[in-house]
Amino acid sequence: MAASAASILHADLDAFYASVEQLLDPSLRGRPVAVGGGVVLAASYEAKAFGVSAGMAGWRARSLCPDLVFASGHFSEYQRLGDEFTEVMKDFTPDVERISIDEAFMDVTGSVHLFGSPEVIAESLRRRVRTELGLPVSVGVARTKHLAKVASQVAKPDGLVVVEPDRESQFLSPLPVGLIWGVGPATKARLAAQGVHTIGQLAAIEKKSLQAVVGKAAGAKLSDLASNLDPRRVQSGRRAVSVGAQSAMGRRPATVDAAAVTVDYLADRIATRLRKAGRAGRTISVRIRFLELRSVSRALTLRHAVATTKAISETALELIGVALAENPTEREITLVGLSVSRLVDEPPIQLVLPFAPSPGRLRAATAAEDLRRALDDSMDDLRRRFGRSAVGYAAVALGDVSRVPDEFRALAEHDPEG
DNA sequence: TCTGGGGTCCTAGGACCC
DNA sequence: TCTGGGGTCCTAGGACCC
Repeated sequence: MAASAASILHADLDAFYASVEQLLDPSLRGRPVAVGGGVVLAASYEAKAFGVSAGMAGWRARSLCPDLVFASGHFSEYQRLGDEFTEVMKDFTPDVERISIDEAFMDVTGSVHLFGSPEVIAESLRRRVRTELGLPVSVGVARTKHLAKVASQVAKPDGLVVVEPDRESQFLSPLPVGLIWGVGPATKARLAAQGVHTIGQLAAIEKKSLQAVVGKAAGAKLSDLASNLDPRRVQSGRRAVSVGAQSAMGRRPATVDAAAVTVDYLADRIATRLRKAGRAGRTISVRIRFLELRSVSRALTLRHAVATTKAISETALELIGVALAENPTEREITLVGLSVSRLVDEPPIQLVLPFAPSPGRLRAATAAEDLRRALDDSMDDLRRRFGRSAVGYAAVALGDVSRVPDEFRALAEHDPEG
């Protein structure tokens, strides 16, 4: 059940990475700025005015905006300011749900007697983020998460929009369907084919006929959102469902050997994060991208959850072998991705149980995993004390297989309590 | 000269069990 | 004597989000 008053806030830092660059280097203020190089990771509003947007190839952005300044990413500053942003919100309520580094929901139902109305809280939040962090932030205030999110998008840049409960339909009706969370290019095209362009038009359609167009679950969700039925609550401390990593590799021959160094690197990153979070996973998935963006995936669910680098990399390499054998006409690969899911919590200390009542092979396997775990734990410890590059598996330490800095990768991690 | 990296959720079909 | 239905788990692929 959603609260009956408009007490959910969605706060979204404006053009976050680009704004940080403008904060750090005053000469960039007022100028079109892009963060990234080969790909635009973020564009300042001055750059957006030229049509530059996140995800765009760098050469294309430059051609749209010849005066575009490319700023090298200050990744650790993004992390720090993103964390501080969350801390400011937590000064108003513990009920904060972080969506990404620059975006979060908060439910201030229990805070109004301390800090004033939701609108007043939103104004205080914006003021504090501006003065203490030096960053512009847009905030939407509404009765549901969906409405608050749409409101913050409408408020951009650097604005505040409050949707009162009696104005919800009026507010949503003229807006394009693309503003709805979950409507991307594919859904938008299907809706457009039905002559549906605004949320008002969407709300007028029967749920059943909508489901026929976009599928059962998506249709039901879309229908509810368009009609202001959104039962989702703000959830602080959500746990990750999967942990993964991927790496674009240029063009490599489609062989297990060519992928092995990258797989070791990715497995090391994933396993380290799992152990740090005290978690382990049963399902190992791999994704391979071939030329022309065709990609395939393979997955295997193990009997026991694992969190060691070796267990993940070995399984991943076997799966890659299968995937390559089943796609013999593909001669080159351009990306390898790994992911571990079906996560479980792990006790902080793993006990080796020599008399565990398991059949021979299984016992041998778990004993081997225990040994690997002991090795990984001591490696984690060395890295904590002497730095990440101090020690590692040979292949991982040798090859500089990643073209993206680890600090950047970390920005996108969704582990709220990681 | 083709777009990086880390995530969530849904669907369809098969295996297997009752 | 070959056919019903439901549930769970798993895999592969796709859409979407930041």
